[in-house]
Amino acid sequence: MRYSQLFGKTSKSIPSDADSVNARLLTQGGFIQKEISGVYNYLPLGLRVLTKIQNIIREEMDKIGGQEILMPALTQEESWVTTGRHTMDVLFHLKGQGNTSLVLNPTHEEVVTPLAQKYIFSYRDLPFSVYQIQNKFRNEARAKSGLLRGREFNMKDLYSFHTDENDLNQYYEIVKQAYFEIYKRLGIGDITVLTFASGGSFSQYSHEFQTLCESGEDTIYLCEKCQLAINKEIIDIQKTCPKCGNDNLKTVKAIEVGNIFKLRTKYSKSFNFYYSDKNGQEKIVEMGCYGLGPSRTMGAIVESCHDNKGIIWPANIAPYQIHLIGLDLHDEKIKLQSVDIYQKLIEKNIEVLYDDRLDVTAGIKFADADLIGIPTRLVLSKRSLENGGIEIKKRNEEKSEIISLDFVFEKIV
RNA sequence: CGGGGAUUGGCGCAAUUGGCUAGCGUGCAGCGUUCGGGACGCUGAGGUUGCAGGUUCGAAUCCUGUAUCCCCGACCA
Repeated sequence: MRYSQLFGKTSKSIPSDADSVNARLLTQGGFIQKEISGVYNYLPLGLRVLTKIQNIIREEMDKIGGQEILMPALTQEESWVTTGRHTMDVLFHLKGQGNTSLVLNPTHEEVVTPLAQKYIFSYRDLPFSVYQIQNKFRNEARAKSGLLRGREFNMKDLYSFHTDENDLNQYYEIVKQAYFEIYKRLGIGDITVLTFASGGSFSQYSHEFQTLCESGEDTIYLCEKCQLAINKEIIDIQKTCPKCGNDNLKTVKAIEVGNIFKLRTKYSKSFNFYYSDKNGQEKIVEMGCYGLGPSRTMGAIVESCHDNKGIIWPANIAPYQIHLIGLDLHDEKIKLQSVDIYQKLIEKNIEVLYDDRLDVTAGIKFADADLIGIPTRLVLSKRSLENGGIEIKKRNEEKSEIISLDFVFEKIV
């Protein structure tokens, strides 16, 4: 991609309404643009990052047998009345043709349970799991912190269905491991911990994944002896580790980036979702649900991975792998050489953003590269050529080096 | 949902107690000089000051209503 053609521009000034690091840097870098409070447009750079996060999640869900589907955001309110959750305060209500009552779904138990019920009748059909990656709607009383708490946000939600609790428990552990793998691949594995979840009606059956971060909304207690983490809300008073008894828990701030629940039979009961066992007896279906929000995770990654110049993307989710800067491009020879490198990178399927602008100074190009945060920066200029080739520098390192043009591709791959 | 602050060219801001043709920076367009860490000069385009009423000789400024954004809190399967 040529920078001169890219839709979305960087901005030197801080947006007046950016209330968090992720909102500020993502907006200034041209990744996202706010539409209304808690709702964002994704520009090409932002969509590339979001898509990469989604694809990593997708691969890990597929590995554990999740089958991808897509459910509608817009559905009848009726199912919500069935479960009694139609009074939920974050639910968006609207009217359709003929004055029908509709909702924009904030989560999909009310959709997936009746859907599964249309195909699942026997123990032979169980267990199975489906997931989707889709936008959710929650009418938050107060949207805030950029991508961290939105009114429309992207979510991966996996639902599993089982013959009995034991089978649910086994799958729950499999999903837990898949989540660890996802955070690892997203580049935040070492700062993301499993915690006993707060609140909710199934607290003893749920866990959260929390990314440690100063700007996080949640406070959790970390036991450094046994690596256990607990959300502040559930042990606010005793402050002792329920596993090893350690009473010296460390208090840290964190952002919730995933949440897994054993729903058990809460929803299958509401919808009368039964199956026939081996003996032809009717049994209730056990369910689990597992959420992981790509958009919120993207925000959390920016909160954790940045410096005073801009974003520092983990390589797996960076919008491009190489940020190629051409300087002295008025010199026709240098221009041709940089275009040549750009095209060779494309031929080798290396994602490259090529800053081909003729009318801006080197300083602007460097500042933009730091802001956008692509892992590897290449600079081709009169100076670099005089010094023997092209300069290579990692976004997260200070030093740079000159490498011969003949070796540049080996160095990158 | 309670309390507070804000809204002025694309973006960031200014405009004494109501008073000249609403300014500045940045960005944008053109010309020239620059050219490795957000260079400089000149020229130019771009605003019925969120919206709707009201007070006044005169409103960005005062009053009423309304919308939106942000903050604090409550809330957050």
